[in-house]
Amino acid sequence: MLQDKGLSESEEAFRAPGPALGEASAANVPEPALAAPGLSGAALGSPPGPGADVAAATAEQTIENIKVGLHEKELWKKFHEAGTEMIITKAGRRMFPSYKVKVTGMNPKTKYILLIDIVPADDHRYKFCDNKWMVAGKAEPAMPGRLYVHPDSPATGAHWMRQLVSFQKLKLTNNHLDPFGHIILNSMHKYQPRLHIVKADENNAFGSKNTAFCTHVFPETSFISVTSYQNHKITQLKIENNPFAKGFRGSDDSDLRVARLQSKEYPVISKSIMRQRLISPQLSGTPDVGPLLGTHQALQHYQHENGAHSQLAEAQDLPLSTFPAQRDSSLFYHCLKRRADGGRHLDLPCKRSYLEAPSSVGEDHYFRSPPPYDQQMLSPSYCSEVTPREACMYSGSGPEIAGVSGVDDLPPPPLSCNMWTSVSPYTSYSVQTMETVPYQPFPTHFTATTMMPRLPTLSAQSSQPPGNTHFSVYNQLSQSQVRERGPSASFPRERGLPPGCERKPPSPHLNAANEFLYSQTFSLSRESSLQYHSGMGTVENWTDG
DNA sequence: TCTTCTGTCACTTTTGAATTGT
DNA sequence: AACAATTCAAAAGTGACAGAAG
Repeated sequence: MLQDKGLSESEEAFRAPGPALGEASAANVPEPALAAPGLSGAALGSPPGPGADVAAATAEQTIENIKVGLHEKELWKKFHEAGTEMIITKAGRRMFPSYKVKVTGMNPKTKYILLIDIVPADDHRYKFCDNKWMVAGKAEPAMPGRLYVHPDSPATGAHWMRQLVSFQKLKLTNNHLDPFGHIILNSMHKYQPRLHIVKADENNAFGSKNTAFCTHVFPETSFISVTSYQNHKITQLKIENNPFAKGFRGSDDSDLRVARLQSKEYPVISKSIMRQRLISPQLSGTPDVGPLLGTHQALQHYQHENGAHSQLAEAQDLPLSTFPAQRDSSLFYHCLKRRADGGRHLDLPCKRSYLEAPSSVGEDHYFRSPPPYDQQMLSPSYCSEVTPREACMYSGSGPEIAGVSGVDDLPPPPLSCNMWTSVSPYTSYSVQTMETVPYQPFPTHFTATTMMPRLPTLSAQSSQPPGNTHFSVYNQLSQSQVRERGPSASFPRERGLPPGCERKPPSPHLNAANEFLYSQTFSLSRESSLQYHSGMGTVENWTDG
């Protein structure tokens, strides 16, 4: 399963210069918390059935013990303090700093899937004026949610813990029709990457009654997506730290470039900017409080050792949720628990509705043309290995491609790209919006699953020190609850790929993870009682649901 | 007019095949 | 013959820039 090359991406990160590793060790990650007492590989590997509950309970303990530390935290902080920007291009652009984590506390023998999604941090659109990021209006409708699954997935806990886990090949795009599976973002919007760890043991994967997973959020990894850099400080940080930008370091020529750039650092303040400031006085670096704060009553928390807080959700009663920014320095684990009917309905206005979104002829054609690999993606029939070093974006169908979809006996598709429909594992803002205002370029069902929630506003990028902590959610999903949602509702069919971009079918693990996350979203989208959960990371804010 | 986006450029690093040496 | 080390070209990634688009 894990070929030598399959480890390469992680190894690359692991071979990173010394200081980076030092920073990683300085992250808020306790020493490895090995398997919980009583945990055994046999229990984790027990097949579903009568023992599923026991296995689930064990998994719950296990997932709780997983700690994740952000690699190059200091570098991330530098960027965060300046207001991280990430270039997005039509072809897709990597993130820098790249997302690398050190994971501990896994059961060495249990298999896990590590994946990342990127969700809106708030519902604002931004503009860079007067050397500051300012709110420029309401956010565009969220782009189709996609997941980036680590190429090594699924792999054992021992593998993940052996070295840094690098997501450096993750790419961001602003191409709504991106066929490569890159994560689609809107320019000039603020986003928050999230790491999900899903237990995917061979014998206790998503087919089991309960599936354990956890989510980790590092506030300092939030960023504003741009098509060209706005803040000269960010440009310089990128040039200084990104080896690929070495060509822009130091020389006379680059000095000239810098001089040119610096004129951009202090732009003339236009009337519109002044008007904007008057309209939005909170914009100038003041942390805007997310509109969803205060729903923490729905959350449960448990005191965790060393001041951290761990939250365990009850199986079958836990939606994935998004997290607020946190400025505390302590480590928190959040676990969100859905209230029976205490959710909030938030109908956030958008700059334009999906129906108003223009749909070009090209887009129309694109989606109506039968993709050559479309159906192939629907037959995740075998346990394929994820090709090492390949992009690991998954797009396309959901339940259809899941290993539990009942199409397992189909022959493996001759695909090579690991595209997989991404799923927003979190509830959406507004059910009404999702169900009645389809985003035209995508099938309605796709839209319904990809309307992404927005995180409560993260700490202000330029004026607030980055949080020293990250958020985690531990979850225990009821698979039966997932299944009854009906699998057909939602994934978009895979779209066409340019010639030469072959794809490999995602493994059942990955498909299952996708379905699993998707189903969470879907289940929530049908229940207006819960739209969004959030909470500030203080003990006082958390009460039993 | 202004802001944002796109394609292209010159530059770099990365990658992997081919070649050479042991 | 097998393996390791080296070389080199192609591929991929980078920010800058000019012009287009809205």
